[in-house]
Amino acid sequence: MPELPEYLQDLNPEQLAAVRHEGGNLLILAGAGSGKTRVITTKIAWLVRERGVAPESVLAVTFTNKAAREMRDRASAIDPECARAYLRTFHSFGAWFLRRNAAAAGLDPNFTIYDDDDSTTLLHGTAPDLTRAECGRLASRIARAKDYGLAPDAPDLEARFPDRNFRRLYAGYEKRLRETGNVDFGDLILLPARVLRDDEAIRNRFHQRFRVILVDEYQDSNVAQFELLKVLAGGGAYVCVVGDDDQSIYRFRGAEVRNILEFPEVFPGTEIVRLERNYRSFQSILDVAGAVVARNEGRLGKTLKAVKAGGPKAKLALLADQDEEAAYASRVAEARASRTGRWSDTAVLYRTNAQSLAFEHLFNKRGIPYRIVGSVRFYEREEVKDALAYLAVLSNPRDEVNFRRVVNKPSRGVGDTSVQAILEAAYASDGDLLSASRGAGPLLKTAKSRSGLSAFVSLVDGLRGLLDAPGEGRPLSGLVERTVKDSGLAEYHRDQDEIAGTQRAANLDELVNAAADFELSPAGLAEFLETIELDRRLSDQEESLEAVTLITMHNTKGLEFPVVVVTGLEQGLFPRDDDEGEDLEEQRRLFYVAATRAKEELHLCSCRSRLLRGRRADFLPSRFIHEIPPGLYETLGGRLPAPAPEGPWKPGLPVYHDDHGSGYVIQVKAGPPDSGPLVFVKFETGRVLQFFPKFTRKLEALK
DNA sequence: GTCGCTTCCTTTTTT
DNA sequence: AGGAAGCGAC
Repeated sequence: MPELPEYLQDLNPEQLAAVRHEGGNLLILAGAGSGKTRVITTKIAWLVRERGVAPESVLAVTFTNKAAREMRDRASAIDPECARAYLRTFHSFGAWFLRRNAAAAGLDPNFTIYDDDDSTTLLHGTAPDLTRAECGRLASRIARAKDYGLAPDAPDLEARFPDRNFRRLYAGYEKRLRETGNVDFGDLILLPARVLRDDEAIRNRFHQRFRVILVDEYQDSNVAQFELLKVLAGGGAYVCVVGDDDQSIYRFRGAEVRNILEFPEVFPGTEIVRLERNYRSFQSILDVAGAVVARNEGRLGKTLKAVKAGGPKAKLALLADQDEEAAYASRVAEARASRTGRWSDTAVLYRTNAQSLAFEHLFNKRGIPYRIVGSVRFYEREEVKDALAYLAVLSNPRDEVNFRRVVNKPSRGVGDTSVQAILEAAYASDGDLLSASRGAGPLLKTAKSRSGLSAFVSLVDGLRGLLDAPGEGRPLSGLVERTVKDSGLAEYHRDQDEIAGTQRAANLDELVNAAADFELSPAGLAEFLETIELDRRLSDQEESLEAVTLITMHNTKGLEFPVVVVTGLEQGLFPRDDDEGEDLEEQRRLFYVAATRAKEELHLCSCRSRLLRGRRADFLPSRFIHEIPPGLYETLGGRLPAPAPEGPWKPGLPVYHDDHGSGYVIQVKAGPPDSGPLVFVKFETGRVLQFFPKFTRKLEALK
């Protein structure tokens, strides 16, 4: 038997089989920490080196930019040729496709990408009688519809979105969005799939271009992405997907585990390889994670076995409130850092971004360096979005959302009435808001609005001139700087900073710096805006920072840390009280993901009370804690309170309340002494209220 | 049209 | 707690 090339020698038999598989299609079921990234990157290298596959014909799709970068780095470390393979997120692949085929998709080639907030604004423009909050909820349902591949004219739209008006509002939004020439996130998947289906020439070109398609984190792909994959692979490409049904945590965003289950049917000749050896965690950690996820009914089921047997038991810390929780986390991080000298060994995980606050406060106080992943993003700050909005209008003058945002910011006396008149004029012609603004003088009622608008027009024209001036190799930062200055944003925020003690002007400077790597040209500008929209990190340095990581559980996908502190394990927070069925199972998977990030130490924290939206609320430990066999962890800080007290009041019990109507009990807690149990009821109205049955006659148990 | 005050309502989770 | 909508005064 010939000796294996060096880069294949350390693979276990299953990994090797996955790497060397060819012919039909391949589904890799890869448990947490089983080396799936290694398998994918090695497979790319193997195809290029051993099978003569051109790297350009390999497309590898991931879900996050971080994962895409890591994959590129690791593949090119094996073979530099691999750097020419096409590694991207689904969304950036879609954007790349649409820039090159803008006309076929009915878009402006310099389109910008609307985020959720922009979509809400656009929708608000088409449905002014709804509140902004309602538009926000509606916008997220439209986004969901797109995740499912449902256009406004889809026959089965009502099946999933029964709301009477939904189709009409969705159609109105879509029409307006097409008029702007821009796209939202969902379009980055939907439109490429549509173009490929409808245009034979483009389809053939892409079928010839990509002969191998790899998809990472396949369990979190949605229906639209599955459709895109199918049409991309339709020319006989080799398809290999990697996923873990136990780590599917984006169902709320339209992810479909069925994509895994049905893969072998849709892609005939599929072989399945299972990777069940875990190289990351001690067995003691896998036992805890596995105990919770094992309660789920809808799973393929697999047994993950740790290469590192044994290991210290997980610690369960029962704490008074979020301040004690932060103190506990800081002790864990300090103990670790004093042993290894590395703050970066420790990560603190939480369910919602708002929970980071207590940790930030205390870490600041104790001088513990930390970095927050996600949360309040730089590019979502108001001043930064304003500056970007000017640039977006330069890039695409039909961009209604960003035009609205900046035409009167800082205020120039151009109010709602004037904006409405300009929009109507624009939509009556070609939709170009800048040319509509130039001719809008007679439409405006006051002298102030006329002079304000003309100031805006000459501002934008000046910037446009800079953008269109010929000249190679100048950096885009010059344009961004001029934009920030000439618009008056810089001055406005400098003044505000003095009053409020903020540092918004500095953020604007930062934005100017970020543009230094891009070229001053319309294409360079579009690229800059796209990079920001799809990859919202400020810089690379934050990843290598020597600091404790504060991060949501969702954001930890694909990461690992020697020490992991999972916080907020309280019933009502994680899982939420209204989680049941599939929602509850998704939360168990989220717990599984969180716990399996830990290599050496796993800490679980549960607070008895916590500040929530400005109010103090009492909690019992999460049901997930009760789902772990007590022998698998060590309890610190007191006794585990018993689960909800027994009695006539039990979760699930139907009830009737004189004032609130019918509902059912979702939770029962021990109340203060002599007050009897505290009962949480969810009513048909959707409200959740709590009662002491001992003190009220209005609440009645049915049946 | 703008500014500032009051009230109400909220949020999981993210490309 | 903090932000957004709604309202009244300039």
